Amino acid sequence: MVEYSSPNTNKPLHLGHLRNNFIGYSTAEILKASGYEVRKVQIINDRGIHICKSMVAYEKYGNGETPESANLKGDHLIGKYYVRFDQEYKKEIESLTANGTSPDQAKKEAPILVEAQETLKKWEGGDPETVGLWKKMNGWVYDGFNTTYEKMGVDFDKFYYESDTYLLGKDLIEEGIASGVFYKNDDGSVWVDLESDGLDKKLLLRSDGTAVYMTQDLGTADMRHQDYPFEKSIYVVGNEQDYHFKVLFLILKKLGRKYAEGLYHLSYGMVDLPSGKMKSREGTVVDADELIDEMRDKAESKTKELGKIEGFDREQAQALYHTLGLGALKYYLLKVDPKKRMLFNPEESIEFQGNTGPFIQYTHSRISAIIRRANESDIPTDISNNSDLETQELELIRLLVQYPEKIYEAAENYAPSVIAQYVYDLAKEYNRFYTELSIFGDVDRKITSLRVVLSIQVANVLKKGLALLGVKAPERM
RNA sequence: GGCCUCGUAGUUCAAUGGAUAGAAUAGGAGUUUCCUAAACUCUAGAUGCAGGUUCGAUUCCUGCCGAGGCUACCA
Repeated sequence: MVEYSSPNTNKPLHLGHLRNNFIGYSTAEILKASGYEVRKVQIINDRGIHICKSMVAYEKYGNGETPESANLKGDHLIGKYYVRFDQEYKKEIESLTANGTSPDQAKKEAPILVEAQETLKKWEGGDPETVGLWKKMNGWVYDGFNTTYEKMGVDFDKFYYESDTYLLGKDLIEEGIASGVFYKNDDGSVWVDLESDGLDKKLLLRSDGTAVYMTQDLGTADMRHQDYPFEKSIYVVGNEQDYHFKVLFLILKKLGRKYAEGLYHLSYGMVDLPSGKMKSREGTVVDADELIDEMRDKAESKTKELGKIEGFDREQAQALYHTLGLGALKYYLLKVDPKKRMLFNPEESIEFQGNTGPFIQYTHSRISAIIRRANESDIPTDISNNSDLETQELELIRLLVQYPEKIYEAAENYAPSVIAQYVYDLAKEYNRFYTELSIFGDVDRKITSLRVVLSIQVANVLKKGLALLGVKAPERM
């Protein structure tokens, strides 16, 4: 099981989510290719104080606006109100502190925050009006997300929602207390002491009896294992949660869950901007939809400039621009080791030349032209009698046979970057071969056959390798 | 403060203890009567600092310097 994406429903997806989604999707594909039966799931964070913040801001300032009336994708509309909340909140804190309230107190007492907390209580109490608004707003967000997922080319077998799972895990608390793994404080709160494992004490149940994030994740893990009795379960979640997952897995082991051995946190680094970290509340994010559209446009202008797609109708051309723009973006985010933090410079990051998605796609297109020509001229594919191979041919064969072990390596390490590096090396080597040796030119027919067969094999592996990254390989570009 | 990551050409990335530390990009010089020049060739350029382990260290260990993260009865 691979869990990835798992967004909050209070703002649109951004560059960080793109990295998450691409890593998750690709890892799932790589595991499939290495023989696993894979389920892709996500757990949507659709409840909590942050959601209530958007709801409050919408009620106060929304004037009944809808995605249609605002001509905005639903997720962007909600994101607007989330930002608005933060602006108002800051204003209130300022005026409170100006009137002599201490900053700490002001942060707690700002009326708009209090209102959000009340909204959360109403939601938890099942207040029909609050729940109705929540459903309506989340529905808009899901519509927006679905559009983005489709654009990104990712999919899921099952969606989990925190509004369904946030009460889970309490049974596990009882179980843990009974077996002595957890203990209860005088105030009624429940803790686990992991100090003997080099970690801290961790709260699992508040003194008022309500669950926390960890409790919920414990319960969700059990539930998912019942839904799909997995051998391995991969959580694709950012590295700021390293500690959380360390604790989660350890607790599950202590509770004697056998499946805990197969749990893995695929921890990936943040995507930084030259200006530093992205902060959605402050609006300093690279929006996923905008970025994809920008890349598409860039692919369009580049393609038109080169003028190589004569005969394409409008639909084919549009599909190609999307394939190329998205290919550039995916490859860019996947070629880096997932564990590492990476820098995204909007001005110059994503190119179509050099070690890029389009370079590999271009190589595939080049080979496709060769294959078309070979089919027309009826080149035999019998290559049994070749003996003296050129170094460029040997080098290609050497790379081709590595493909299976690269899949294995990528699967072992949950590292799509292994595949990305490999297809790049193969494409680069093929381009050398292509430039330095003639396929149809002044050569023996047997040699032509050999080189055509080699080309076909390279095209196959490039196409399959790119597919593992979620990147399409066009036949012309 | 404690814990966890990470420091490699100007820049963005490679390199599971092994040979001369690879690419791309930016810079310089070239390649198109010939299969797609989104390509190819040549050139110059890097392991934060100080120790240690080892026949051998970008990789393992220690210290320092620098960057980021975690350290909520938030999720």
